[in-house]
Amino acid sequence: MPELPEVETVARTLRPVLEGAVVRSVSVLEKSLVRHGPKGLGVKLRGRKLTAVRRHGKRLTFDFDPGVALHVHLGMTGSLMLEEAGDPREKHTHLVFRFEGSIPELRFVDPRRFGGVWLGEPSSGRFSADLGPDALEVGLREFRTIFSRNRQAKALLMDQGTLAGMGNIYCDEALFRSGIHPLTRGNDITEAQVARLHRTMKKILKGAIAARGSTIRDYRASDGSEGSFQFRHQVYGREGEPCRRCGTAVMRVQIASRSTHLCPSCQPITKS
DNA sequence: AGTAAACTCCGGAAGC
DNA sequence: TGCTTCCGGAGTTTAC
Repeated sequence: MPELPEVETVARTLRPVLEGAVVRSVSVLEKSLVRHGPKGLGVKLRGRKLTAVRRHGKRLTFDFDPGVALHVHLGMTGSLMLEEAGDPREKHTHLVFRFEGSIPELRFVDPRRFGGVWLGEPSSGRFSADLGPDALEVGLREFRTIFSRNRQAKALLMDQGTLAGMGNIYCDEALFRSGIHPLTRGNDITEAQVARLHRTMKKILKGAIAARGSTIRDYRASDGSEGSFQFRHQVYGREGEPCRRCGTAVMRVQIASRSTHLCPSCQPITKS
């Protein structure tokens, strides 16, 4: 669920509250969420100052004062909530971070446990080795290289190692608004269309960030607020409803093993 | 009751 | 042969 706009909203919510905070203690209630093993998480972080909250693609990174970073991946149903120490704990609360002073607790809640955290090296360069360029940062030249491959457009946008941050929702929205069928091969898309997709993708992501993301079911920002971009979806979740551009019924099909929404007349398959 | 769901990793088959 | 792409299963809980 949380894709780039939702993770960015979480980062923006946490930043003013947590930057500068010093860790008092960490509780690991569900060990399987700590990917490198739970041993040492508290020891490693206790007494350290959180200096920055960063995001790359769907990944959040907390930098701590001397040379430690904690990466967080929210998976499908993960959330990071700011709550007072006395507040009742939500079910599926797996990690609790406490800070010095009157700063609220940070709680990692994740019913499906697809998310996780792991310790890493502090900020090294613009992006980490296992992720492609961030979808908001990627330049047109780099984007063209990505789309020079003989692979379905849907798969190219969704592969985090190729391009980081796009998930099912924004992928379908970006392809619709660019008039590209998700099955079209990267190397069958014209230069002009690739440029259009690059422009459209960023515009959608920025619009979604401004709307604080899309709340379909579970997603909430760290202060509990919902997003509103779901009201502006053109195809996602609109199977059978008329296309807002031409009136044709929106279709839902499986592409790259993912449920995919498209308008068959606005998004023709092209082949060169 | 069965199935699908917004994610990622991984192994192996298939394609070029 | 070797690289790229494709597919399905696992991990987990909830809701329709």
